[in-house]
Amino acid sequence: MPELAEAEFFRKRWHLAARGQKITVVQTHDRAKIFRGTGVPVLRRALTGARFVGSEARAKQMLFRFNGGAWLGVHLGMSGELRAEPPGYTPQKHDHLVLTTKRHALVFTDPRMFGRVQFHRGAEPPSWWTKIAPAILSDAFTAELIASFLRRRARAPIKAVLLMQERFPGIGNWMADEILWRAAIHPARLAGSLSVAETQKLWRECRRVCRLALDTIAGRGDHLPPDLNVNIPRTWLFWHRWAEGGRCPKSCCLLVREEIGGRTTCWSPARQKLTLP
DNA sequence: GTGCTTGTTGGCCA
DNA sequence: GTGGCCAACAAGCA
Repeated sequence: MPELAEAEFFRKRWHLAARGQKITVVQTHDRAKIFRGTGVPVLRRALTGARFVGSEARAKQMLFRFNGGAWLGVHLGMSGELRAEPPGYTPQKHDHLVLTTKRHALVFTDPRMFGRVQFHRGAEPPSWWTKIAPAILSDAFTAELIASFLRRRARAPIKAVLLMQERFPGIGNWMADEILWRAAIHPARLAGSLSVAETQKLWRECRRVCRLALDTIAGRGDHLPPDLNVNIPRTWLFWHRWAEGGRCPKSCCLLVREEIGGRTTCWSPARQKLTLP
């Protein structure tokens, strides 16, 4: 599930529950693959008694900051979720990390275990965090940057290129399809074949979809929607892409699903043409 | 049983 | 060295 906006949703969920609170108990599934490359005993010792002082989401990742220079990084992989449960919560089978405060149990759960928890100690955030590519909504994400990236990846389908985190941090399968649908670009088009106007449109829709997804999924300011997706308008491709017999919300034609760039891809044949007329 | 799944990585090959 | 493709990872669901 988790792409850019979902990561922000889950970050906020922990943040609103735990800011300023002290962690009293740390529970872990020590042998979970989730902790690969991370010393679980070190993490437990450092977080027990630490105060939650801040957090940030970038791309599909989150960074939680605790006093005393302790940093907890979370990537939700394919099936990860963060929840805030009552303090007496009993960890379930797929709950790999539970941080308990006086008011809540912060739960990281992930059945498929493609997610990842990392720990860092130091005055500055860790390099695996700072090396994440410039955000799509930042000033550094320019149309020229995208144009030159598309030239470098000229022989790859544009759908596959949009999934490259080194340039499109936070874009996942559904957001990539949503962007291409709005930009009216067929997902199988080779990146190098896009016109200047199409590249510009792609860049603009990248930013627009990120902004809209963040606002509707994660909410603005301190507001957090009751659940993911509840505010997503029916006019987005999102709701129709998996449905059997799903129709394009703009053209009403039947949507097509096919594997492109190694991922199931959905598009509207009426809007997104492989060859120009 | 089969065939999917909103992600990432490493190995292979041109 | 660079870029593109694909299997593998693991569990649940229809």
